[in-house]
Amino acid sequence: MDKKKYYMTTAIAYTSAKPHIGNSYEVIMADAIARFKRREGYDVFFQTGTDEHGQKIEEKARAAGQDPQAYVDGVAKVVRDLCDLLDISYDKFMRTTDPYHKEQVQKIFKKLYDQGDIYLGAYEGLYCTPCESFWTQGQLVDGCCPSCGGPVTPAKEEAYFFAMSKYADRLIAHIESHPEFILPPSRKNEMMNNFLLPGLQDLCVSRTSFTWGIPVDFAPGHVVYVWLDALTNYITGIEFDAEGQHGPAYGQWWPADLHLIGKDIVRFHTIYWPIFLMALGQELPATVFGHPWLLQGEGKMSKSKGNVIYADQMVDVFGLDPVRYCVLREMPYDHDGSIGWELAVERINGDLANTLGNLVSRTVAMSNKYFGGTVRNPGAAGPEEALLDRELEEMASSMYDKMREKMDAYKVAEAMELLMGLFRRCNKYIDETTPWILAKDPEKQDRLATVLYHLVECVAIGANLLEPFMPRSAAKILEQLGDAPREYGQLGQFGLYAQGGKVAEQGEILFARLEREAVLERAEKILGLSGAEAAEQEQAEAVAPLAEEKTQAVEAKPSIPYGDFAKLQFLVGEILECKEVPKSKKLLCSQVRIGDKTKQILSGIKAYYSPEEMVGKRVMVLANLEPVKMAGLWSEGMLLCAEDAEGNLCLVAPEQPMPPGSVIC
RNA sequence: CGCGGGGUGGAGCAGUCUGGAAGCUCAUCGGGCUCAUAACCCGAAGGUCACAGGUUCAAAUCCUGUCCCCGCUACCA
Repeated sequence: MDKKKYYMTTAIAYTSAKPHIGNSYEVIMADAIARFKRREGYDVFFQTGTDEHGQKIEEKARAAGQDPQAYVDGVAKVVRDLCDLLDISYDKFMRTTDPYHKEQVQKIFKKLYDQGDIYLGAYEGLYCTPCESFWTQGQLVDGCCPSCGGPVTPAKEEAYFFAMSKYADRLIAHIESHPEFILPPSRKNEMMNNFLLPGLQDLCVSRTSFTWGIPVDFAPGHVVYVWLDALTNYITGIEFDAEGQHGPAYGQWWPADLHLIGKDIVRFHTIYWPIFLMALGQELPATVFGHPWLLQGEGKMSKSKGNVIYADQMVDVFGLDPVRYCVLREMPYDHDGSIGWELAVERINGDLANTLGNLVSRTVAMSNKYFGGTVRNPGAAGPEEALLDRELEEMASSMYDKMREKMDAYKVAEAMELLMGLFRRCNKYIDETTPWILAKDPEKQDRLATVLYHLVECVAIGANLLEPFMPRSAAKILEQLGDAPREYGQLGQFGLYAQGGKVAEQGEILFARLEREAVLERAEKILGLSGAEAAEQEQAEAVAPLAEEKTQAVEAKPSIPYGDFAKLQFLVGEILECKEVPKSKKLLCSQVRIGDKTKQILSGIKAYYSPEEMVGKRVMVLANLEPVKMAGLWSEGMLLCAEDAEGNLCLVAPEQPMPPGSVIC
């Protein structure tokens, strides 16, 4: 019989930094799904990997004094090692610096260009040479540069664009006729209302501002936009060929059954990616699931200074399976969950040690104590006892179906909760049947054996279902029970545990109870350590903190020559007017007088300053920053702010009110 | 009026589509048990289901309005 195939991917991790626990959540969830599917009998191909191009990486590499390739090699190894540490059962680890991938991306780009989906266009506008800025007609003041009042001339800079609008109708139709295409459903509305229905803009798919990317082979100086590069890993990883000469894997696996991604990149996966595929004449993936974020718990963890937790740190403290459990368990279906040391202790003590670990322990111990480890089922039960037995049997044998329903909907946390319910029920069953009382009555030995058989069998079924979430613990439980893994198709049958089977003589403690204080202390030490590492790298001298203020870890940047500094023009500016930007939550729009000129500057400080209190302030301005457009308005500089670890902002101002235009040097 | 989600006992959540006695896990208190990892089982206390109106025999659930939180978007230069 042919197995049904299941091709699933995670997003590939961006190699600009080590992934934290929130990033690791994605691969753990994917792994649980992959393992569940495999146990169900699917032929699963699970791909993950790293996204290794882009400006940010180029900069990071330079900052680290490394060649970009060497840099991404290093980070990719870290990412992969972390996956391995977490027991992620990926079938392929894909890297976008892979030669085959690069070659195919170039071919794809060329093909799309040849067939007219990608065209050479330009950022077009009116250029003011002294200000080095583009302006649109509407921004001009009396036909002149709104910044300096000088003349402007038409100019353009070439770039490649993808004609998105061509495919928009087809995509809208697909989304509407395939409700499972974007999950959870709330994400679908977001995409439709924000991007598709208002009309899709053409996407700029090449860059000339940096070089660390896949070159557009027919256009020197251009590199392929990172998303076009990154998204195609889902097909190049399985031997897609732009010219149609696919390897066998492509026919076997494509289209993908699931792209598991974070909710922040739903747009790229549900709009650009399907349109790229349409343009390539390929089928679309069945489902894109935008999972919520795992955040770090706040408030209670006042002791910890660091605000980032890495999966490997948690594994150090708790062990692998407990971490997998906590991460999966804390994450609801469509809104963010949180994780923290204290919460993890609660979960591990309550669910893993008390409910599950202790259940296994008492089950094995009783089997040994009363029957020398031998398990048999005489089927002895009075009328009321039989009812009790049947109820338990039904719960265990229907568990797989119930969990499958949840897993098929990607409700992993709920599936695990169902399973914990079975273990809780078993503990209750022990109290209801009181084996220790039966044991004292020689005539009740058959009944006692029957009760223990029910326990062993239920735990065995549960352990099989636990495997996708906690593979190692599940294996240990089965080992203690003396049972072998079963096909999921068999889990509906109660009573497959062999008559006369033997449990292990001594049950190993599966999950030790944790002391809250000890864990917090340990956590503090770990976070302190990583803070110390950061401090070592730090070259800048520490500013003496005021009493009661927290010391912040500072990530040092490499030193720069004076010439670089001299390029920056810092001046004192006076804020003449300030308004809120209506379309924005964070922005204030200020008119800033700098010497004899006035610049319009947008700043993300609405939460900290009212427009009224801004007026009249003399502040530090970075005056020669390239103008950019935000929320429909141009910003021609930057008001410098100090930002603390919590992200609170405060304007930087000269200590005495110096005249606007004064040079800051 | 940019889009979307949320506000339910101390904490975290389900229930809302398909109105009909407010549920789960944890924490607290009381009891039981002793096979087990001071664990397990039972019971209790604790909520005017954000607020205000409306529909209905009946509203956490449907309608209208208000307040607050969060996410996305907007190149937070």
